[in-house]
This record gives sequence, C-alpha cells and structure tokens, in this order.
Amino acid sequence: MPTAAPSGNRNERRRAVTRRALIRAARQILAETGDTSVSIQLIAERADVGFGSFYNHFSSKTELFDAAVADVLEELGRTFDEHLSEVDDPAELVSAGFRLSARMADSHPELMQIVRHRALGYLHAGQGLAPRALRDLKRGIAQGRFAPADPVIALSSLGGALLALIELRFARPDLDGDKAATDMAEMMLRMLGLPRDEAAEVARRPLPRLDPA
Amino acid sequence: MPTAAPSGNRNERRRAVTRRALIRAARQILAETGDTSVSIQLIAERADVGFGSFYNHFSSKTELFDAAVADVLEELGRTFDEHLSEVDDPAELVSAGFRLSARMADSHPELMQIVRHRALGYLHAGQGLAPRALRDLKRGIAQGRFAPADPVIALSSLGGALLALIELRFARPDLDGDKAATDMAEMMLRMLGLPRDEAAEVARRPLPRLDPA
DNA sequence: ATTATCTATAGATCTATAGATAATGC
DNA sequence: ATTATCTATAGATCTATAGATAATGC
Repeated sequence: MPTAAPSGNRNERRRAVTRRALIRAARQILAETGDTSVSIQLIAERADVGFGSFYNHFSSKTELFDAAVADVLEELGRTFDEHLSEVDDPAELVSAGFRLSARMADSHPELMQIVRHRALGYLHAGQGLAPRALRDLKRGIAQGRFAPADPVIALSSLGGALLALIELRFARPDLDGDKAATDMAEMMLRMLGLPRDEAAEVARRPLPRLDPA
Repeated sequence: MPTAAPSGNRNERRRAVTRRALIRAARQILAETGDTSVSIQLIAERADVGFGSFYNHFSSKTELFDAAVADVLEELGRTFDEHLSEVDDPAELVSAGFRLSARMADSHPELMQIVRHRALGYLHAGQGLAPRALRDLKRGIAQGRFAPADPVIALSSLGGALLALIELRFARPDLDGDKAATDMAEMMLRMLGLPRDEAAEVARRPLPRLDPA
C-alpha cells in the first residue's frame, strides 16, 4: 500500500505524512542520480524529516527504495487506467500504451526516469502491469486480432521494446517523440500479426489527451 | 582497452595482471549482487590484491565498474563476431543473435547477468554493438528484405526485446529457452516485414554451435 | 498515557594517502 | 634507480540506537 488513504486519526495521518515525505525524497533521488548508496542522513534531510524518523518507517535503505519503486509503478498503473479505460480494441490499446508512455517521458519525467532504470525487473512480475497486459494480449488473440508465436514471449517483446522507447526518449531528446512512438507501435502491431495497412491505421488513431493529472 | 595484450616488459605485465584481477572481481560482483556500493576493501580482497593497489589503477569505484562493463561488452561483441561472421542473410543474423543470446544465458551466465542489468544504457550508444546492428538492419532494408517504419526505431525494438528475453531466461528458468528465443526471433522478423512463412522458416534454421570459447 | 518525531552520539565502517617492502630495469 | 605492490592509519563518514521533546488520545 504505497500511499495510505487520507483516513485514520491525527497520529496516523502524521505518520503517513512523514512516510510520504521519505518516499518522495527517495523517488527524487532515484530519478536524479539513481544512486541508492546515498546516505540515510541525506535522504532524511531532503525529506525535511529528523534523521531518527527514518527508522520509524523503514529498517533499511533497500526497504525504502523498494517502497518508492512500488509507489511509482502504482501511479503509473493508475495513469494508464485513467487514460485507456475506454479503449476497447486490444490493438489500439497496445498502440495507445506506447504513445502515451512516450508523452509521459515529457510530462512526467520523474516518474518515467524511475521506470526507465527499474522496470526491467518487473517485466515478468506476477502483479502490476504485466498481468494486465497479458490479459489484453490474450483477449486480442481470442478475438483473432493477434496471432503471436506465443503470448508470454509477445509480452516480453512489447515490454522490452517499450523500455527501449523510454530509454530513447531520454537518451535522444532531439528525436521526434511522437513519431518514434507511432513508428514503434506500428511495428509492434505488425509483430503481433496485424496486416500492414491495418497496423499503420491503428497506430495513427487519435490519442486520448494526457491531462495534467 | 579492457584487456591488455600479453606484451610489454615484466613490469607492465605485472600491472596488467593486477588490473585484470580487479576487473574480474568487479565483474563477479556485478553478476552476483549488482551492488556497486560494496567497499573498495572488499573488492581488493576478492581480487586478492593489496588494498592500496586499487588506487594504482582506478581513482574511484565508478571508474572500475565502468571499465568492467566495457570489458563485458567487448567480450560479448567478440563472441558474436566469432559465431555470426559467416551468416550473410540479415534476417538470419537477427534470428541467430536472439537464439545465441538465450543460449549464452546458460553457457556464460556471469557475462549475461551483467548484460541484463547494464545493457539498457548502451542500446543507443554510438559505439559497440548498436552501430553494427544498425548497419545490418540498413543492409536488410537495402536488400528489400526488411521494411520497418524506421531503422533507428527498429533497432530500439530489437534491443529492448533482446534484453527482455535475457531477463526472461533468468527470471523464469523453467521455460524452454530455445523455444522462447525462436518464438521471439520469429516475431521480430515479422515486425521487420518478413512474410509469415518466411519468418517461421528463418527463425528455425540450424544455429551455429556455441563452442566452449 | 501513548505515540511520533527529533537531537545527540557511540561504534563501526570506509576512503585516501603515506611510507615500507619487494620486484624489475639497466 | 625505478616501478609496483603492500601494510598501516588518520580523518571522514555512516548506521543504528538511546533518550529528550512535542503532539495527540482519552
């Protein structure tokens, strides 16, 4: 439970505020340098929290950074849900996911920098985004829209390519991000078995606007 | 120059031995835990080298670990060259690259564990494997065998998917690695524009044996 | 009275260097 | 004489905890 609901008595809320401040500081560090060997003292300073308070919430740096990554993936999942809930066609879902991610590299750089460096280990996780994407893939197969060699391998390919797209956004900010995402989405759809013209069409459908969430 | 040639006078060779011992220790650490916050003292101990010697060769841990990763990528490039130099068809090159990588996860786990955790940052590097892969891609396009939306994006997709395949090999060792690699290679070839039956055929051609290099 | 945070600090590292020792070059 | 390695250590962290302070619960 990355972010506690705004409930409980004042004490619990006070605890939650301190915990969130520590996680926010950890997220900033993960996004900026990614150097998790930074001292607990510096983390507490950045969170504007007394040094000893750290141990009230976490017993090690690893624990804090793990919680911070979970917090990020949770937020990412929520953002995807918000913007893609009304997309029904599995092919369009793939395309929109890629294009949305590329835009989020600009609109939510802190979030996506962490995804960039940490998401590889979650590509095949049993919870989070992976199972949902696999479910959508299988739906597409059942509908006859996708015909990959193997659904699990298709999921890996999609996830890995998406990570590379995010990496590309940050490593080569001079390239046109929307074009890159559209091109990659088109290739992914072809990989999944869509005919050439159909892949080109779906990859260029209007994208749900990315509101300032 | 990751590994010095066995030349020079005895002093230079002595230096090279110590340097190699430090890099070997760094590679082991990168492969086992990936925790680069390990102390210099422990690194020197593992290399069986006096503590102060570290500073004869590197002025910081970052410098050592960067050199270790460069050493790994160099070795990976050499292995690829050795086994794929006689493959001429760009499509077969893609397929063989994927299948070879999956096998190397078993035969060269230390090497591939490091690739797994570090290669993302080198996907779009101006030197190393990336430019060579891009050259082969463009050759395939010129021959009319590939028709991707964009060669640079195709390279990203291939690289990202390959990383995900390696990740899958380690995260799910229960799966059939050869089948996974073949399936992914087939999907990559379809992504690049090969007709369905041709992609299936190329992905299943006999693979150059992976000798105990 | 209970709970959370904060400050201060003991003890355990860890880094970087200085100086001694050993090996090689000439 | 030169070059490389090794041992020892000063000084600078860094972690984990103890005890004081502040806020909340009842």
